[in-house]
Amino acid sequence: MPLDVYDKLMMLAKRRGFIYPSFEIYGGSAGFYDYGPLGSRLKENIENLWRKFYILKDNCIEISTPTITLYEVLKASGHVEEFTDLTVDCKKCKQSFKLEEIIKENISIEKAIKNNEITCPKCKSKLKNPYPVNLMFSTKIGIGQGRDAFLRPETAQGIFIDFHLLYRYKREKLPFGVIQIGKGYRNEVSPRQGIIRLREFSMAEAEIFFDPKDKNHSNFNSFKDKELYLYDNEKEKKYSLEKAVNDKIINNQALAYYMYLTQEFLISAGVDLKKFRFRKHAENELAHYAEECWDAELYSERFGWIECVGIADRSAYDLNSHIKKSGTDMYATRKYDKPKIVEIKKIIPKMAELGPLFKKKAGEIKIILENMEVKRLDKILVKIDGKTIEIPEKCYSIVEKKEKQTGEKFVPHVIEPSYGIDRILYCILEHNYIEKRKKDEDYRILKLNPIISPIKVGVLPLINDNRLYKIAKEIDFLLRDSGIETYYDDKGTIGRRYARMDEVGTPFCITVDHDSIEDDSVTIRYRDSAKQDRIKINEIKNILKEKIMN
RNA sequence: GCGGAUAUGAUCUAGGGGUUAUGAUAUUAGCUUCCCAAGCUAAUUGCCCGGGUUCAAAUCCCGGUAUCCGCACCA
Repeated sequence: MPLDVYDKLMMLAKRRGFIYPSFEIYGGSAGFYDYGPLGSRLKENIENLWRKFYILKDNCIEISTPTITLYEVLKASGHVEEFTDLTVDCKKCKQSFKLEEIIKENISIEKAIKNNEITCPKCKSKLKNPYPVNLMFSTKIGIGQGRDAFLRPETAQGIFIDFHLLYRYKREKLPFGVIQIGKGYRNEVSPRQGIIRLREFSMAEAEIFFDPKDKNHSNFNSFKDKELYLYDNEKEKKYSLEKAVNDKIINNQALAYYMYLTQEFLISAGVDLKKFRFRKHAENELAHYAEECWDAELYSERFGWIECVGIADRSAYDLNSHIKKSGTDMYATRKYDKPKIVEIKKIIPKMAELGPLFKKKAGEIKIILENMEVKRLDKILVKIDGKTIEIPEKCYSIVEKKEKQTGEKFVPHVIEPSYGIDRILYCILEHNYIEKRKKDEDYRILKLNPIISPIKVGVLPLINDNRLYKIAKEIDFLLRDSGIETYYDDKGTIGRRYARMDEVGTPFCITVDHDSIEDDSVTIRYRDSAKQDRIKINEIKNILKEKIMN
């Protein structure tokens, strides 16, 4: 079988220090890869380019929170329920089921397994060997009776649970965006696609907090005529931001704007526009927290369209959950022009009654009651852990009073662009991998955008001559000293050295020859065209800086 | 997780129950070389892991791991 691009690329990546399989000397483990010297630089360059888009262009703030996350956080966010389920396969119907959905009521999962009482809801045959689909890695904080925790499946929760602090930091004004770049962990059932599906992976996430009544974006008008590459599950089509929002293809300005920002980022990072598109999630595809979601997909020859960025409208889901579970005030305020005097009815919980009746859940119920709008005076219903409970009348009293209100409280909505850095990195490599024949030999070039190339310039003395070495080494030091990554190489023929640089995506080479001794000039050679120019040594730095920034 | 296939230096590969495991590429050192993987000389690196059969296993058998292809799962 001939090698495909993936094979060739992964071979190159391993040989030249981009990507290595992790733990290889002990047999390796699926879903883990090391970034080698060049891979680490490339990844960091991609992340820093991303920061430019979010911190500089969009004025977001960045935070950094632990990867080990307390059980309670992920319980509140819904991840505990959503990520751990016993699953069982029916060989006849070739379908999988979540165990808790198909066993009879009143029978515990343990009992059902023990007594072999699991039946397929379709064909009624007995099912065996349930296995847990637990996508979170669990751990404990502290020894002995430690607290339960998980390695985070996304960086987003770290941002949500700091919302009240960040809202104050931003002087209580919406909208604002918070970003975090870091590792996330998912114990994938079967990671078999190299760096595309990792168990430990890097993500860059932004959470933009909005007033739900105003999901417009201040940058929208500047870009409203720009075009987005959309795909409606049938065909690809270009829409301007404005038209997409007006035609309700995209729900709001903010979502459309962040899609545009994503598109721009990916293009500057070196993604091939022909292998790029946005696809809207169908209703049944949406994650448990999402209201609307667009994926930026990148095309790979082996894997087809890969979801590399998800831009989701998470509405108020997460903040609501954390308000409810933690009792923290995570509301934002919409100020009135003039303060209002209003008569309000408020529920005052009677804890003396609530406590004995509901025990552990009483605290949570108290918070819900206090924040409840009292409309009619019939029943007070509270939804907790998915069940609706009626609160008896003796547990609360209702008071009417006048209050001066300066504004109204609301839970902000969140738009979340979430980027899989490793997937993007792979696609960039694949999109920029060029293979040619040169003198009957395979010739490989990585046409990486200079801004993300791990090495910006190769510094090469043309031939074996100490005078040339000396000049080349001075240039090499000068460039590194001014922040340009270089690679000095004086071994072998010049052609071989150019080839080596081309293969790892170095966009420029500076070659020092005998004329350099006489007139302080060198050759600059361009990777993509193999063309050369003659430039002065004292111009190198500025010329390179300019070319790298473009 | 289930079924099938595969596993030899960094890469591609030949071979194969018994002395020193093949070739190419790459890499390193030297010679040569004034602009695109040239040439010459030398050097470096290997039978996936564990167990069994055998006087002897890289080779045969079993198990594990990884990779690939289906199925399932997942984003």
